[in-house]
Amino acid sequence: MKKKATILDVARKANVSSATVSRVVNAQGGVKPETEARIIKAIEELSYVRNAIARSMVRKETKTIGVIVPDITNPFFSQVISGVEEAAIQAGFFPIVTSTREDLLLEQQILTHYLERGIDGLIITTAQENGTHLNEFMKSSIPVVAVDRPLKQYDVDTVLSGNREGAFEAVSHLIEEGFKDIAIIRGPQNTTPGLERYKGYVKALEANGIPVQPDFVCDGDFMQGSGYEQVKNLYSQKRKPDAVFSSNNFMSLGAIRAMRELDWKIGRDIGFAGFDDIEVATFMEPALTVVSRRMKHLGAIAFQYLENRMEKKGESAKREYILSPSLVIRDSSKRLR
Amino acid sequence: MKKKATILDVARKANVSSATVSRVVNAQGGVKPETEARIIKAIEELSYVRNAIARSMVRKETKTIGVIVPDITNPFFSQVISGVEEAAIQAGFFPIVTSTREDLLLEQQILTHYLERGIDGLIITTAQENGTHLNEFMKSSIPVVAVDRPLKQYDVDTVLSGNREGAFEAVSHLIEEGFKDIAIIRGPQNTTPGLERYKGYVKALEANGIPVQPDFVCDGDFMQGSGYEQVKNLYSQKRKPDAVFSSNNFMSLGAIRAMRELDWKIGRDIGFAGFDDIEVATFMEPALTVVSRRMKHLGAIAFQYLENRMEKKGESAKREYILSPSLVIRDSSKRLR
DNA sequence: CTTTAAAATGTAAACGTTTAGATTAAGCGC
DNA sequence: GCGCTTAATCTAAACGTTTACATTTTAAAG
Repeated sequence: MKKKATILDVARKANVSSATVSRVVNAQGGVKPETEARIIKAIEELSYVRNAIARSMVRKETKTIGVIVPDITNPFFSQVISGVEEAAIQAGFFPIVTSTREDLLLEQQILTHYLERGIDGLIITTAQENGTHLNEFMKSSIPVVAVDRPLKQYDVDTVLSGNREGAFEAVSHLIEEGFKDIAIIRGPQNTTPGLERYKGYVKALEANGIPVQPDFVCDGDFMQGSGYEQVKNLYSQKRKPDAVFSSNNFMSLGAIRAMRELDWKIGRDIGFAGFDDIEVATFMEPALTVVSRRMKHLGAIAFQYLENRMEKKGESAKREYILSPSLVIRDSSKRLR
Repeated sequence: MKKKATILDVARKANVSSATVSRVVNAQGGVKPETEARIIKAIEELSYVRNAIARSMVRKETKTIGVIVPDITNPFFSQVISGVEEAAIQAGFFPIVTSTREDLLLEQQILTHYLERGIDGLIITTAQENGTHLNEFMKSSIPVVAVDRPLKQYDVDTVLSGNREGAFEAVSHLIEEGFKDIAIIRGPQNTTPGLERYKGYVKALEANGIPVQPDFVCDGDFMQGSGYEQVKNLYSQKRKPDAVFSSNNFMSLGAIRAMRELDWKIGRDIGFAGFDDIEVATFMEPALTVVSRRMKHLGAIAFQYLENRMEKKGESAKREYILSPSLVIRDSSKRLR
């Protein structure tokens, strides 16, 4: 393949200067129709395509935004990404998404890459909320919005969901249904979702005069394995809970798996509710009661905030958006017969 | 924030020329240790970070690869992506992933964007195998590898899974189990996976002397809705199948949903097997028998092929890799009692 | 046919690197 | 101290755009 045609090649062929070509390529107007026609013809004949790299170089903007999530494989994040993507492309920005697999080092690498490569904005769900690994990036003054996990120490916008509120609703619902000994599988307590959901749990119990049983508070890491283990744990205790609330979708899966193995039957022996919906939930028997979030919407909002920040560069509003989740009641939380 | 420091700022501060700084930044050696120390100090003080855009401009390579999938939300693709990502980053390349939502127009837009922006290679599962929308991109001579859906008309490497083979195995298994009237929910017949899996189905029937019943061949579009509808269809026929083979994970989900609604019970009234595993499958009761593929591996291989092509630019080997799937037998295909 | 304003086009300097090729410095044997 | 070789460093030209600013062309007005 012959080398790519440049704007100069086009200019020569159309007998004009590069400036004029640039003007038509960018649809800036102010060029005589017949000249324009000539240029367009030349562009087609040479199958010229403008070099965005050179363009970015002088423009000092890339029309590109970075998106960092911990796990692209988690339906929650892939939905959020999908929402961001749609909004961004719509607005003429191109999202570059990468997944950190919850690896801090990798996150840092990616950040550095973004810094070198140049992005106009960043949407991030960090692997660690309180790390210092973001410091370097933050120096760049590139607009950032944090999704799902806030970055309190920095001046960034934040898009969250009502974690506490959602958990509160779910647990309250369990209580209403008549469950009393409700265990929770928590997420990491150094993450906002983990902590806040736990708080919601506590609040719901307290509001109903039920003391928090330390034995019923189990720690997980948002991964399937921990949900599994903790249920096995709970089952081995002398006093077993009569319901379980799991703090995220993956742990719910693990929990259910364990219950199956133990023949600890939902609907007969135990009630269940979890945070975050997941396809599976509707296919289980019984179907799972979950706190559900409009994930694509979350992504769209995140982009909207980012765009806003990118437009008015200097100003730092530090906005926060909290999307209320909704409780989807299915069979797993029905009172035991 | 003050503007970014450039290599020249560093050079001035360290009292050397930009060339020398470049050498240390790129670790090319040939610079006196004490000079290097001075430069590194300057870099840190100015918190200089090299501008990849300018770099790409002169180097004419971006160390970036494009990845296009139809649906990032489909676990199959997010796993493949994950595999590509890991391999790419490992090799010093940065993947830029975008999802087309099976939209041809969007795919074209993305391609154009890639062309402008410059990528060193492309991994693609196209939304339409026989479109002409790839022509423009192909002119660029950027290496391409097709995943899951081949691009026969072009000179590209291909990474596939044994579609026919997998379907053949699954259907044969159903037959062995004693099912006779096996229906298939096909994928689009203008896509390789859709067509090939159907062929596998036919082959398995024929190998066992079972005629293909036109009434048992249903057309779907790989989306949940079509699986759902086709099962309802099948159920309404005078002569119902005693087993269903679904051509992909999403349609399986829809199919199962319909069966539930109809109280057409797997294990009692009907047998089931599907192509592609999905988390859900193991959580269903009964658990689903599926053709499973090592998706991350598929992604890793794809990158490997791409890297190979990127290295030796000119040569066009046109290689093809076919990953054999494996049949995971669970309860849904058990002989009816 | 001038004059003058507006429209169209051209010129050339940036943008921040990399990299041949040129130049200078350093080290060594005598 | 003089060549000579090798190491270290520098110079300056790319790379392909965009864009102020300058220049030319065109059209309208007189």
